[in-house]
Amino acid sequence: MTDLKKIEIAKWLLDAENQQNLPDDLESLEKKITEEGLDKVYREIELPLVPILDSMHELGIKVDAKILEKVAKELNKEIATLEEQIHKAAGLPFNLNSPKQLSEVLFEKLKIDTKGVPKRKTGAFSTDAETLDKIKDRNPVVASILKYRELYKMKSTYAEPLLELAKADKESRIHTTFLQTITSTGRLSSKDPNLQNIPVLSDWGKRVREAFVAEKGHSLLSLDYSQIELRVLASVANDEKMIEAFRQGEDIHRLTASQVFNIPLKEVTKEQRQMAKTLNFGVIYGMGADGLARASGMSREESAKFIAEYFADFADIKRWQEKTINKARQTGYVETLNGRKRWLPNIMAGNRRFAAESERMATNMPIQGLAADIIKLAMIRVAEMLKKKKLEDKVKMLLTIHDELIFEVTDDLAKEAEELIRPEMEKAYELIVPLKVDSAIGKNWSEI
DNA sequence: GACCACGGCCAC
DNA sequence: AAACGTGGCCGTGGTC
Repeated sequence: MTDLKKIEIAKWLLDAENQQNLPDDLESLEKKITEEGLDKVYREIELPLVPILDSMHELGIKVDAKILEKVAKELNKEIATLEEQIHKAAGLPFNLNSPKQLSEVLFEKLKIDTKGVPKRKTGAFSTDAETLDKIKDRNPVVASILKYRELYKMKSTYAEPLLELAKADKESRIHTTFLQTITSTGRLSSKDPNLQNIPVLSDWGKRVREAFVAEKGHSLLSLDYSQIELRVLASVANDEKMIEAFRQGEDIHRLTASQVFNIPLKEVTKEQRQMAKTLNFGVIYGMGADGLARASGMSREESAKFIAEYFADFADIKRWQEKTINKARQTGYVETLNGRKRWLPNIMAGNRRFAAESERMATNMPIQGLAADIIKLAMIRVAEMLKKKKLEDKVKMLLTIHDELIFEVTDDLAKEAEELIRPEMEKAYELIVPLKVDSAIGKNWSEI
């Protein structure tokens, strides 16, 4: 490995946001790494990860260009129809991809009621999906615009660019670059192309996923950590109730619902569980009453009540968040259990918005960051295990997507690989609660 | 041609 | 206005 790479990693670990006061030579940087308690993260996580990410880039993932061609063609046809229909409704042709022009058409030309429609900082009325969804009963053209946006996103961001990349590669494989020194929490990122945001929810998204396939005679194997961030939260906050739930293998969102609604577990409805799920994620992100109201459709007041109820039920989480924010105020940084740090220069800002923003970063980073540490440790363990068992030629790590690893594996070894990799992932880090890994085998990415 | 801010939207 | 954390990519509209 080059010194340059080590220098880049060391600087990132020492101060991802503000690198100007750092030395430039590796020796001084490594001395600082030791002084700052970053040896474990540097030597046991980031450095061993480098060759693994290199080989993932080198190998790439196979794409069936024929599928993408078909998807792109169908998208183009539907997009053309929608565009024509929308221009007719508007009474004039305009650039549908310009939010500025679209806003003028909707709210000036067609005079759609702007009640409850927020303004952007440029002064134009918002045309984002959330807004359009709220006003779609005010004019039938709005639903068509939403559809157009969905399809155009699939075409312009996924189907066509991925097709071009596949065609440019002899073996029709796409080689993303995993970036190791970008994020402020310790996560990896992926670019050119980003393979960590391939669509999954929509029907068109599923068709894009179908184009990512295993090589002939191979299968794709996916293993993902179940609710890793909530497990990390329960563990670092040492919350007895949540810990017990994970130990018992309970449905954590159902438990949360039974707690905040004060009802027995078995009486929790689907809607109550969904609300609790929103609440659980919201807590990880530092969501306030406004955010919960927005996400759940409840009133601000009702949302505030549920958040208060949540923190009364899971008091250790509240205490941990307060402790973490206080630490940030006193030291200027927060850290994961492994010592990975994030500096928060605005934590004491007089401006409440900036300070509050830093407080959310403070309570999120130790959770997101430890989850990132865990999957990185798992990648290293798995790579070592495969090497030891001489399986490197038959089981190949292709992608890492925050809580998920995807492998390409010879068909005869798929089941065996699944059961070899799972325990490596589950043992990668010892939390107070068990780590659980779900898995699937398939011929393309939509099947796993 | 490169870069930028912005609005928008995909993933975990 | 913004409101919920971490990213990357798209097209527009504009500048250099």
